[in-house]
Amino acid sequence: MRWNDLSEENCSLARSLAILGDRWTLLILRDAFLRVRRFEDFQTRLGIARRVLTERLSGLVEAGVLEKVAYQERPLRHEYRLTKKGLDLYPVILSLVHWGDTHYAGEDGPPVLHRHKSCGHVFEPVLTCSCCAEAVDARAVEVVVPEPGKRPAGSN
Amino acid sequence: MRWNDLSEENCSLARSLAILGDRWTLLILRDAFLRVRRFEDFQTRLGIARRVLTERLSGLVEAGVLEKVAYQERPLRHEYRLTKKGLDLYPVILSLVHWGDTHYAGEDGPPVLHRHKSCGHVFEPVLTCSCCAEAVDARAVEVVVPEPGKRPAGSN
DNA sequence: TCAAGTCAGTTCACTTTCAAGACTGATACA
DNA sequence: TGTATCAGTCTTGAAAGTGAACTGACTTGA
Repeated sequence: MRWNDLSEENCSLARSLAILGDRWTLLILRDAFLRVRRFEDFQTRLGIARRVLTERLSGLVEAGVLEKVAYQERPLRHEYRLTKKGLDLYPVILSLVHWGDTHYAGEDGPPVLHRHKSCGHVFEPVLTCSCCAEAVDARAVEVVVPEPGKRPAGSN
Repeated sequence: MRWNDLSEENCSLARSLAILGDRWTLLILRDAFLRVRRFEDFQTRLGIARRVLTERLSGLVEAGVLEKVAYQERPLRHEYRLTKKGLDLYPVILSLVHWGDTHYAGEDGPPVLHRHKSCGHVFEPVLTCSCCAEAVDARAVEVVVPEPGKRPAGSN
């Protein structure tokens, strides 16, 4: 299968990965969540080849994950900011970070901690059910293929 | 930066991506969560090049995400199963699926729904704070670099 | 006014990885 | 004996990535 065919698969994971599933994109987005916004800053922080960075950034803009905003004229310069769609990726990033923390943290614990501003505490992300608020894991979930005509607009 | 240097970065996301961050691995794991276990089944379902599949599966085994278990002798045949470490990736997969559902579902809604067995309802995954159980998003979180000596064993 | 610096790319010459399909070897089944 | 299954390996051309130098539109400082 070619990579570009992935976005045509009828699978939400495949469609997400068509945008995010290469070696650099999620690292770029990690930095974007850390408020990195400029080409040169991404490049120095990541050590990514400039051509690849150009391609990834414009791919993300095209996908609506980042937007290119002029921050000065003369010379015209742009920066890349997360859109709403990009901000929606936070659970993905945080889950990945948490998995890394759990399985690869050394003796001194994870490299960074996350503090929840509204309650003030350092926390770990927990994935829960929107319906009963319990934590969910793989074994607690069943996949349901919806009937074609029936739109699950209200979600339950 | 070379790809192999990534696992030496002091960043949990980079370390996670050193294992998961290529074009195929998360798709392989999606199928693993759908109880696909055999080489031939992965290959047919994904349309992945056989050599790449071989490499990815053995990489995942080496990383401890999958384990290779003999399911018959004569001829000796193995299957690949998610380990605990692999099952821990469920939030990552589910978050990616949910992002795809949110932004790429067509008129008929997302291609599959998820039912929480214990409450019986179709649900959406919500990332919450382990401390106050509120939903968290990017703006509600502050990154804290822990002091070197101080181990955050108790987590808050 | 001239040199140096900044920023956001582009170009080029390579190296690495991937895709597609044929092939292999152990065994079962008819 | 011939075909099928399974889990790979091998080969070859195509695609993507790497690193370093280069470009162009400015700004800054001497």
